[in-house]
Amino acid sequence: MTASEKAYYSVHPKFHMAVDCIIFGFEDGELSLLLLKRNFEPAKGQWSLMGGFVEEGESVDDAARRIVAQLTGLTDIYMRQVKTYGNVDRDPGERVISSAYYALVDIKKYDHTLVQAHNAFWVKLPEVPHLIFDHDSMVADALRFMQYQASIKPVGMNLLPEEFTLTQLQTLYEAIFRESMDKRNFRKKIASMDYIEKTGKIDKTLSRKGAALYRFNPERFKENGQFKI
Amino acid sequence: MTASEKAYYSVHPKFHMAVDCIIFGFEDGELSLLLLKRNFEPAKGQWSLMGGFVEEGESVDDAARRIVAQLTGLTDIYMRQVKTYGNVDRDPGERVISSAYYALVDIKKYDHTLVQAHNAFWVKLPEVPHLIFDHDSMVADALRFMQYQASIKPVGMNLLPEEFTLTQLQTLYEAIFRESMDKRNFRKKIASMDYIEKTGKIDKTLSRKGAALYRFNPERFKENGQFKI
DNA sequence: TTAATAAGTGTTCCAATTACACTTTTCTTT
DNA sequence: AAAGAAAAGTGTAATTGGAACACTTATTAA
Repeated sequence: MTASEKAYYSVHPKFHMAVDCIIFGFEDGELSLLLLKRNFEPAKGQWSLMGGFVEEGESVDDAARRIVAQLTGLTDIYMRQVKTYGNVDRDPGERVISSAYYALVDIKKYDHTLVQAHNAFWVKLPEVPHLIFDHDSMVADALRFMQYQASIKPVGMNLLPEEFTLTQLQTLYEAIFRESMDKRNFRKKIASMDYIEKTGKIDKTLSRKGAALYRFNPERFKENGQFKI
Repeated sequence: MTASEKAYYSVHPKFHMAVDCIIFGFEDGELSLLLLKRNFEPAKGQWSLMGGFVEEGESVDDAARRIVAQLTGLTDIYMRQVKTYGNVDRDPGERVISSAYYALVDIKKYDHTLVQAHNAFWVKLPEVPHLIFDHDSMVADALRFMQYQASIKPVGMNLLPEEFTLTQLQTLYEAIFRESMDKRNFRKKIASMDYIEKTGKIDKTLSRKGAALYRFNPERFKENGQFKI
């Protein structure tokens, strides 16, 4: 790099860069968020999203993955960037620019020890308390974006176990869109998606009759898949 | 701020923060982008988006507005954040994190002197050359996002003069979605939007018969407006 | 054996979208 | 003054996709 090139960058300020993660789970027919009841400064005692700073040599996407893994122990999680929040005073401590990411996790699979260590809790969406800084906006934006994504791409299944019943799948989408759906119409739609396939197994934990278990087949979807719900 | 709070921030690195702007215009039935043929380092001689660094005391949104104003002289422009690009090596000179914003401008109204001074040119979308760094991805993402926004909100009019004919409006949407539309169906749809109102004036520049001029009424839209195209 | 519980299954109706072609107005040219 | 050119403007029928709707089946527990 030449001297003039170096000057091109160095005359400009640098900023702390953070990520904040909106971690969605699904349980008892409701979406939940994994939130911290902060037992550390700043804003000790208040509720917040799980967040952290981007480190040297780490991409912002990688930072988001690291932050989710730190709290849940989970890697290979479905995550999407929501938006970057760059208001000067958004963090009252010092200037920090933050990118929000949402994550969809199977609520049965997280590392309980890590979550406890961070003093984190799953909170059902309707009961989410006021969060610090601009985290309320982040949650609102993430929810909206996730709903849109879930309506055009088969990403909702990331909130379910590998194998799921159609009843589970329907209650999931009812929770995502906060509206009840017609069972027959819903099943008709799913039946038209050949990438949601029967495993042949039957789940008898929820009904005497037993319900067929399905699984999402990503290869089949990549080939010719359409999704709209 | 206490010492421990200060430490909370200061152990973490800081980064250059930039914005890059995808500036859309509309002319001759085609979308265009305002691009720089760089006559300065780095990447002198190559094509790029208009960009710049976020400065101290300036929000990221404000930086984006400033950058667009610097090039076009235009303020109060419709702009939306697209996405933040945070790969470590995205700028080969030094690490820079960049938020992309798209802007919709009336291509008749920009400041020609400023544009010339920056060696910038309007390039029709199908003829956009390869751009530096990850700017090609930024353009692709911005176009997709803009198309989505334009399909659910009446933002396309930002690319037209205050007053426009229905033929202009239709060719605009045909350019945005890269598909031809049926004239009668299109006009039927627009007629159902009472916030797109006749001005009473007639434009005779494009036809012997003359075409009615319309205008977007934002107040009417706010009240009860629905938009879907 | 029967009572309880969730799983599973088709058809009709309605609304929204799509397809489709000619007339009108005005100016220019001859 | 008549004819031709060019874009503006206008309505209906057909199709499609989405919405509404209720009973039967399988199984286990009482």
